[in-house]
Amino acid sequence: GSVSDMLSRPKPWSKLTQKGREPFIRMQLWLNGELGQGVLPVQGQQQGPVLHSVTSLQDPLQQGCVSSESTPKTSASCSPAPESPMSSSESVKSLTELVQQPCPPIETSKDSKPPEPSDPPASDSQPATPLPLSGHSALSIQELVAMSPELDTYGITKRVKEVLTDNNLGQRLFGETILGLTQGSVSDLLARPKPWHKLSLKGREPFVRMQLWLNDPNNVEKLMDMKRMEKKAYMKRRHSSVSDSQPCEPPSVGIDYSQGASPQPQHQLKKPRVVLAPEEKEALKRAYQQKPYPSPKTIEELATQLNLKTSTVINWFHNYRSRIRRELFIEEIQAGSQGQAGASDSPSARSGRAAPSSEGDSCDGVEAAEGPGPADAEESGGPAAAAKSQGGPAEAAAAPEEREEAPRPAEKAEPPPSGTPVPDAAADEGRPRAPPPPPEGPADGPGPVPNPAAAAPAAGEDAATSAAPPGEGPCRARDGADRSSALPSTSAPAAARRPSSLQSLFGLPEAAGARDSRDNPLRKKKAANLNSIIHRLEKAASREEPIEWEF
DNA sequence: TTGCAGTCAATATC
DNA sequence: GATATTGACTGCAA
Repeated sequence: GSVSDMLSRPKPWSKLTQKGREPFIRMQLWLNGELGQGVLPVQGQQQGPVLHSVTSLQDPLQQGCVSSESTPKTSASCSPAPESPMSSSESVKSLTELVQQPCPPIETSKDSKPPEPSDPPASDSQPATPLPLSGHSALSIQELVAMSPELDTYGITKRVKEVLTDNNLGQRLFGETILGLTQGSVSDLLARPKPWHKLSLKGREPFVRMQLWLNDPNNVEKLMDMKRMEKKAYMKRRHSSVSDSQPCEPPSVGIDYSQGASPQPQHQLKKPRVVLAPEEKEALKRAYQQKPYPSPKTIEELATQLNLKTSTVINWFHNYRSRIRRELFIEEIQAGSQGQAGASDSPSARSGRAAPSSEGDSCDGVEAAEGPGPADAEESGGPAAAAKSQGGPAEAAAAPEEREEAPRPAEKAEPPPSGTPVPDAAADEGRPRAPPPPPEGPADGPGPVPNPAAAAPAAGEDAATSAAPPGEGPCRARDGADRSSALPSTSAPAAARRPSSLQSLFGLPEAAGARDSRDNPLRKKKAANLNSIIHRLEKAASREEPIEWEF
């Protein structure tokens, strides 16, 4: 019964849960002949069989290609892996191809919308599933992601950007074709990559895809082809639509609203996008400075005063926090890669966002103390802002509150921009509960960092390690980082951790590269910062461990 | 519940 | 037209 139902009314991939996808993955594998042998235990240990079949894909990859270069072109020259069912290069290729495959479908689907009657309504809900991932490819990629060694996200994006610009390829095309992401996401990803160790499995996927793409010798060509095809299709459409009465839009919509709804429901359904006025943003930023994690009450007040929906305020805080976090990472990277020029805060980076200041609060506190606190002061944001702020409506609202909540473990957070005497000293207390861990991110810094794994020798239970991140409290991570800093580069250990093959597969060279930034002053400052925080935390936990921090 | 990661998609900007 | 920004949404984890 289930099968019948599934076959006749499949749900779109994007709407399936992990579990719900399983049958499709199985089907896909079966279609590929990869599940040919063996009987699958019905339900039971759901993953058993699948994992098996999947692992079969891993092997080849593990052997990885022996490309010496990370350079797209060269890397492609993987040596065929002998015994595996599929040579590594093949697997890689097939993977990249798989990833790219989807495009055509997308194209066609776009063009030939009408002619999809065959599709049952269900699948229709996601017209032209742009998701380039078929069960199979997705699975493979996921596997790859899971096995992937630490990648230098910054380096990868940098190269991708180069290749794209050099070849005049757009983000949209690249995103939709190679990554299965929209232009905006691609732009964001390329401009502000997060460090590998801070990415979830899902978040790593695009980077793995990018790496694979870079490794594909025909990457550019393929994209170019796609571009051409797209253009052709576009022209075709154009022609036809011009000559014909109307475009093909209406049809699909019509069907949905067939049930007596008014003619133009489609548009009505869309909520207009909220655009915050500069003053509103300012106010929110000021509020953020005082309390990155405002209480519901504060949010309410802010919303009221700014005449916004509370959800908008909430969203704003969420977005702001996470974006700032990334911003910091970039700065780090840049500062590190550039001549560490002392506390050179990459002005550029900081430029527009208030972020860091508060953001970094937690950490910057110390940092500021020692150095160019300016970082915080920076733009409007910093204390400065706070200072001047005085007037903002938000201000008013937030301030008081702070005090109330103050009773938190003011401890760690302490961040108040330390040195920088901030007017809202009091407020600071109210600060972040868990100090926005974000800022610290830096500790781990750029690039592939020393992740705990590093510390853990070869044993490299990578898997474990990789999984670690989540658990790794901020401290944890830091911890690792720091230590590693004491030790030499993590790269070495890292390498050891994983089958070298894999590393080459992903073009590790650079991955290792970015690490040196470790010595940069800025990093040290942050480290020191973290150190103190950690120390306090440890104390708090009455777990006095004589850890020797070397900063 | 709350916070976050990852995205989408509408807009803004270049 | 391409790219950047950003409010909102989804899913997950603690």
